[in-house]
Amino acid sequence: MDRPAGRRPTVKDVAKLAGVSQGTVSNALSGMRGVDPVTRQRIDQAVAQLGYVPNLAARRMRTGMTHAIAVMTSMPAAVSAGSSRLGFLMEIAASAAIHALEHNSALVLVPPVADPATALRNVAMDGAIIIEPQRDDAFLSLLRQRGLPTVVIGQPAQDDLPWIDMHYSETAEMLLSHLLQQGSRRIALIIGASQRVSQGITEQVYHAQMQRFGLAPRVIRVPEVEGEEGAYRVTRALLQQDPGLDGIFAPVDAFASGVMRALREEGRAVPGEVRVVTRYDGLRAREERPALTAANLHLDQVAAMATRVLMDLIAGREIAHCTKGPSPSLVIRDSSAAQGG
Amino acid sequence: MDRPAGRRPTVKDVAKLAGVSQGTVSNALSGMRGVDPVTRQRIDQAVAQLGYVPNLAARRMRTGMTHAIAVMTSMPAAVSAGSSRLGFLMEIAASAAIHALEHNSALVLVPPVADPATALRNVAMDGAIIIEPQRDDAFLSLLRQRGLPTVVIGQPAQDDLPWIDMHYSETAEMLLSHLLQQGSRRIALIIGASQRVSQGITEQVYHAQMQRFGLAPRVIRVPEVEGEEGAYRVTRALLQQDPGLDGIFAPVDAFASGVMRALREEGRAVPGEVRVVTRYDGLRAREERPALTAANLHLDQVAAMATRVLMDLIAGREIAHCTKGPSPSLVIRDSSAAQGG
DNA sequence: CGCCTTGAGTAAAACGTTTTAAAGGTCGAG
DNA sequence: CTCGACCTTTAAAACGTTTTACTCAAGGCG
Repeated sequence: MDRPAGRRPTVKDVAKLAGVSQGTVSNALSGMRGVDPVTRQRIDQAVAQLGYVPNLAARRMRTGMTHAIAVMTSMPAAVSAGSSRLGFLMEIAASAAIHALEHNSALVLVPPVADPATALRNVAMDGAIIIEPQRDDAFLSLLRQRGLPTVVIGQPAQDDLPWIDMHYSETAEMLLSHLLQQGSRRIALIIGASQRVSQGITEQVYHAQMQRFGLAPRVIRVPEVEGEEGAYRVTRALLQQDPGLDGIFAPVDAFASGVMRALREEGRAVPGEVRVVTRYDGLRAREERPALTAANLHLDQVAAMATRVLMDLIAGREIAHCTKGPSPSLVIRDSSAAQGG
Repeated sequence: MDRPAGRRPTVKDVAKLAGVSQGTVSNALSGMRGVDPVTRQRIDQAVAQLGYVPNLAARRMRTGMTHAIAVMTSMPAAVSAGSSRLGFLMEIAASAAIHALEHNSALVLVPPVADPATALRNVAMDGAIIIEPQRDDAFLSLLRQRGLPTVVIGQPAQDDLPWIDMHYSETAEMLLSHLLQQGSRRIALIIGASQRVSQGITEQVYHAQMQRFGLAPRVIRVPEVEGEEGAYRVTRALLQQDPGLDGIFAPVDAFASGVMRALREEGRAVPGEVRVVTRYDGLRAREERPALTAANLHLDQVAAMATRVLMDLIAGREIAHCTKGPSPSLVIRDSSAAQGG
């Protein structure tokens, strides 16, 4: 592994040492064209001797393939980020990283930032996984503009992009049914104000359920950027306005944290007086006291599916327009137990 | 934004439309050399009209800069990965992604995999952040071999690499002092069997503390690959062998989970009979019942520092060989309260 | 006026691969 | 023996940037 002083060895060096042309070296290393076994061996030896490592940038430029995919979300930092509470994105990223690697691709992490345009400016990728985009999502329109293969986790608003179905309505039904079954009758829905498909569907399911049981619906919208604090404020107001409230469905986990704080400060027992459920079973749900009942969304499996579909898309293989993700499962915790406790 | 049918517009197209040479376009866009304001405007207009986006691969090949950094760890999956429990790596990755972006770089996530060599084969980067490498770390030697700038989070075993001090001994002292203060006198240390600096230091601190208080040390090593299960097994054996045990320090959180399960199955009350503390305050620590006392390691700040140092290193700026990270803070939870409950 | 400096621009080289077009050789069928 | 088919190999082109070396014009200064 003696390299020629300073410069990294290139294909040309290998070719010279092995006594063949550059093209043959290329074919021996990564090409599919046949190379005589004895020639190949000579090349392998030269590679080993020089410690040759292909220059990825050059290879990528020539082939047009980046061998990287990105994961991104436009969910504002107030609900998705903040040191240790950005579980959703990271759970998906972790799983996607592992599966991308199996397809010889790297995973680059695009954090939720104020300016998506400059964020994507320096990121090279063959395709992207975008998590729960909103209507007119900035990331999404950039991806579309660049013509990059994209897979949506959740459900696309209007686009015809391939997507992984996360079973929004099934999830909402499951959580609401649980509240009802535990005895809640005056149930409020505290939901984000942005135009996300998940929210529209959740709201729809909520109204249907309320109607079916002859209950009065109570929907409160909180701008996502206000995060926990916003939910805290509206919940305090809500409790004073409607003291008989006995159930809260706060799908956004950051909102659920705010809800719990409001309940504590208003002196309401959970689950004794008010039962609370949220959607994503992450750090926030588990750390609350009492811990929150939530849905296990099986994000690792969802991410694995998304990665596979994206790889198929990039490779030009046939793909299903919609892939059914795993069904969510209910994780019952203390925040919704029938009797206090 | 009318592109010339199929092909993505290049610098050449922009140059032709603006009536200048390629070099001038390059200078106008990213170069530092002066360009006449009126020419620049013509170029900007051409860029907008064509919807020109620079080909990153070509730029990277020419400049040799990848504008990407990687985060990796060789911690085996049994303790670091597994759907939602790979907090440590992901907390660092999330923070690093945000800070990397501020330096116009992407963050690529290299998950812990069986074969580091092929993992790194397809990842292009300007430098890497490596988390708590062990002696003869496979990732580390690959990075070294490629001559890539590297920053260590934790403490390097023998290398002269720049590193972020995570205050191993301070952390161990803090947690052990807490156990002692809460009344524990027969304290066991359950630690990984691998050659990690953190483990060596923790063990050292443990022995010193035990000696200072005239207590008998009890160190049990568990191979990291055995994860929770391994810790479970040794703890059950330990409890039968030494029924008077009243404290367990299990720095690896996966081990702590196993410890807790063993205590439950042996019918020991926590914290009544046995107090338990772990190091990393992640999902596992908070999800346990009772929740585990742990240390807040301020990983977001650690990652921010590591990213900054790495960027300095890549840019060839002067860097400190060792950067002090934030001091850990004790997070007291039910697993170590003086009286039960 | 002559000379040097500066600023703006250009044509061409360079980066390190993969791919293309062509060439040489071997082999089997006719 | 000839022709075509096939396999291996090669020289050169191509990918899209940035950088280099150079030209040209304008302006300052002796």
